[in-house]
Amino acid sequence: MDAPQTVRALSALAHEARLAVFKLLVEAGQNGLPAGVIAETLSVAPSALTFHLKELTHAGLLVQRPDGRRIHYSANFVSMNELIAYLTENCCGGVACELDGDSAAECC
Amino acid sequence: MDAPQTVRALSALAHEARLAVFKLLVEAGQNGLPAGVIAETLSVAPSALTFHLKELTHAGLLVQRPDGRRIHYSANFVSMNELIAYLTENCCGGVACELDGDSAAECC
DNA sequence: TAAATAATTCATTGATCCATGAAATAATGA
DNA sequence: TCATTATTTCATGGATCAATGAATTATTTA
Repeated sequence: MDAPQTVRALSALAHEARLAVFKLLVEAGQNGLPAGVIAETLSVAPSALTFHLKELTHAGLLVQRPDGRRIHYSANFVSMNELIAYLTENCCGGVACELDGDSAAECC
Repeated sequence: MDAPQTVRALSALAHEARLAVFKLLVEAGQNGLPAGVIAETLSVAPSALTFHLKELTHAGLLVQRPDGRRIHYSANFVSMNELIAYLTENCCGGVACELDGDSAAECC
């Protein structure tokens, strides 16, 4: 994952409601949840939720799957792992971890 | 790390220049770098850099240390590790990783 | 077909972000 | 002291973000 894509993913997650949506969908697993259930569970207005789901989807963090008149959203674990990998390399790829034993222990 | 603090950290990193600043300071290690060196290295205007450094510092991702008329900024590795830990738990704490062998292999 | 449901789109509005450049503050060196 | 250097502060303006509610589209059920 390159820096611009990382910024897109970070921007998408940098909102209380969207972080809650992603967390909920991670807990929901591969099947995901329909938008209505997400809206009701998190008490987010439908139109607002659509806005946030689009932000997350455009950042590649969610995938959508039509199911009748419902649309199921689920977390894209690959993208999330790539994001975490980028951050981990930014945190531990330098010389910092070798210089600090305590930090290195919890790092990587 | 709780959700609001996670959102603050994500917001701070969700900007091309700030992500570059953090990456640079991770590479610089424990000593960090003075603001002027960061500004010149990344070609960011001094006043703009101050704005971004403040965002990162307020989010707890940087610490500053006066050195004469210079101010050294360095990455707070503890905060970054806490952020990565939160994201890792959000990605792997659910049932998703157990359901998908390939994803689980690269997850956690 | 008609009504109901699920989700999105759209326009509006207020809030926030962020780049810019001038001015201010603080510390160093001649 | 005076000039220089390093950084911050401030005001301005444009751009983007995000909440709201009404209208729209698409699907299902009676």
